[in-house]
Amino acid sequence: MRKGEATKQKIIEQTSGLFNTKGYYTTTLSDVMAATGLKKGGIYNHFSSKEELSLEVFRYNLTLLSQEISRVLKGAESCEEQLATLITLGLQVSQGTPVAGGCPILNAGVEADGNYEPLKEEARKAVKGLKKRISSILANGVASGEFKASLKVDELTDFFLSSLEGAIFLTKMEANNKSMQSVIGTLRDYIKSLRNI
Amino acid sequence: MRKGEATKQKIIEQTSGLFNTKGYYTTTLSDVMAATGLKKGGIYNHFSSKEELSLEVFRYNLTLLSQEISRVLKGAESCEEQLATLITLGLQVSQGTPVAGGCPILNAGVEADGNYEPLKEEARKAVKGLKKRISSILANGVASGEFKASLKVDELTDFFLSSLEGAIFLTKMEANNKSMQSVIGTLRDYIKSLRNI
DNA sequence: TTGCAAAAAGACCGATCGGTCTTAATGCTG
DNA sequence: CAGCATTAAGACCGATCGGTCTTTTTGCAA
Repeated sequence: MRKGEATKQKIIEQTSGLFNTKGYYTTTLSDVMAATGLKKGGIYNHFSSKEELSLEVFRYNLTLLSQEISRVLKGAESCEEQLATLITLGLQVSQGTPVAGGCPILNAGVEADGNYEPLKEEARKAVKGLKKRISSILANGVASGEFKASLKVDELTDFFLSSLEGAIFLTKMEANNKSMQSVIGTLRDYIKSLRNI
Repeated sequence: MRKGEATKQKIIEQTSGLFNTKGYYTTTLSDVMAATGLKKGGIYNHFSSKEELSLEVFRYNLTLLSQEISRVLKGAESCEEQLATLITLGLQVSQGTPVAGGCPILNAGVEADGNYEPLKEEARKAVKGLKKRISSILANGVASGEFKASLKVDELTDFFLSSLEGAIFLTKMEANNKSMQSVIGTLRDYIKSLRNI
């Protein structure tokens, strides 16, 4: 049983970037076989279906993202710094860190829409989680007096996340980081304007 | 030849929402047959491959979007109004107007990435086109003195488009328009701050 | 109305899909 | 090191994929 669990984890890790790049629905078992070096028997010994595998890979990619968020947030002190840190993370994500292919939530969410309800539901929950992290930073900033009391937390959370996900998408479309840099700059300035006097 | 052209156009129109909802790569010929009521012979008589059909459908959906943009922009006088109009269009798009499934550029761009290079190239060009429309509004506003001269046109264009596409994505993930409404409100306020005194 | 060309039908094709199952190899344990 | 359980291999399966081609139907024009 020991080796089995290790192999299962290895399959997930070795196909993490593959699913996020080529698509959770579109990636085939042949792709998985090529990426892992295993044959069907070795894969189906650990997963009951391709759908199960793709969902587990998505969850894995999500934890990679979540851990990265936690990691970078630790280095930030003020709420403004925390938000600036998240913005910078957007650039990292669009460049393939922590997972190749960009934001897994964006990729899975768009791809699953109208195609693959269980995955879309996972993406939905992930959006909720991201929003919670952002809104709690904003709420903390308001509570501590760092941000204006008039700041509308929920509204700003949506705006913040939209800008970042949109920038990640535009960066995916272009060969350079220009759009991302624009959003980073504009969003940083905007956040400054939220300071309490 | 007369009837042939009409049928071809009909196929494109009848599968417009299908491709944009289920995916340009993922939609199968069986889906197309079901949506049009035609059999394979009737479809391949007008298109040489599924790839060609999906590309033509994407271009069609793009012209629907482009025409809608032109239509709503006509009703706006000032540059600020034009931008506000575009923002509102984002809500329409996420609600399935002019094409079911949301923004075709977002859908095709994400789906085609790592999967379907010709379609990604089309999406790339579409992003370029959208940016041009937005930046020309901003540039006009600066030239006429309506907007601050210090306004950075290209940077703001990226920011504007990112926010909108991101909001369309978030709206796709949620059952309601809350995120879109947040972005509409925040972006409108932000645009007001661009006024020349 | 007849005849020809365009259009649509649908049988057919090989390839590949996800998935199963038997067999062989491997690894752990007594 | 013997034996059993886990793990991986790979042949095999039906379904479906995109695409082709022959046949039938349809529509237009002389």
